Amino acid sequence: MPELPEVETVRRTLIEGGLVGRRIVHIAVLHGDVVRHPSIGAFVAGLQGKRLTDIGRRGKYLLLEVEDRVLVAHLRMTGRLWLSAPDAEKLSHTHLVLDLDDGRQLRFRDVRRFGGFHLLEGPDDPAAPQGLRELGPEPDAVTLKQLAAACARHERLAVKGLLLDQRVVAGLGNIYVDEALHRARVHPRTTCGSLSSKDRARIAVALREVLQEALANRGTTFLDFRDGSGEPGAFQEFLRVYRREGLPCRTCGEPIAKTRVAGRGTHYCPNCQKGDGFLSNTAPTSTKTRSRPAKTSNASKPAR
DNA sequence: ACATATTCCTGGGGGC
DNA sequence: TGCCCCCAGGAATATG
Repeated sequence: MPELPEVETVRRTLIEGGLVGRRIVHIAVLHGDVVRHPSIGAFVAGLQGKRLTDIGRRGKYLLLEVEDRVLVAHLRMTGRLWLSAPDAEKLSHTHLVLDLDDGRQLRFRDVRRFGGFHLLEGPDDPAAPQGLRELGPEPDAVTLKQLAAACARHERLAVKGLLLDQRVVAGLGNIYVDEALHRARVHPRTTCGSLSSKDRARIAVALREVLQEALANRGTTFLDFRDGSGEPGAFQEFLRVYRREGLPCRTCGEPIAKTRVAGRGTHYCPNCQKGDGFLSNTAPTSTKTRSRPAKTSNASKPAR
């Protein structure tokens, strides 16, 4: 799943591949679903003949600047955006192909079709996706004060849920939240209201460290992720908890556990991440049972 | 107002 | 071997 390090790797590799400066000479929309705004006709007309002037990123959004427009791309789960030779085999689920003036193509492929594009008049276009308009600070810019305020607003929310909220911090997804909480030695189910300022500080440091290391390794590839030149990342080799259920913790040797937090598969070390700020539901759900977390009828009284 | 469930979508994998 | 069902999850939307 492309998260911040993956999207940034795509951005850098597209730049390294020489996308900036190229002119779009033809647009083929092969599956209209991925054009989210405006209409397909206006989308094609707005890109036709335009030169790419810069490539930016905010959170998990890729911002392809084309003269008087910004093409906003989100890869979601399985999206790939890469520079391709025109005669390269056309992979299935290729939904958008931009022909460039140097003969190459910028292709978008997305098996699940969750990803898509918004062509905007500018950065303040009200048609921008809600997620982009409400995006919080980048992880390397978020302050401890901001984290503390967010925790105060969501006292009863599991910290994992807070970090996945793009309005709080931009760019984190399931992989890097699990990895950061392990490094910070905080149990993912810990409620935000019970985090100490030291916990929050360790989380802030862990976020920066894990994202930096992931970026240095060009992102994490399990199946789908490829960079702007079609190459996979390498950070999966260095993950400490994500998708390591049952394998020894790289810090203490304890088997990594898997459970469900904030609706997501969640990996953690029961020894390194002993939470105490949450209802004692530490039973790792075996992945083979379809155990919906039995609705815990609350006994806790409203705090306020 | 806040927290959680559902929805979208498809390929892959487990179970039998 | 083959089928069936579950599972993955980002973000919008619906429900509690």
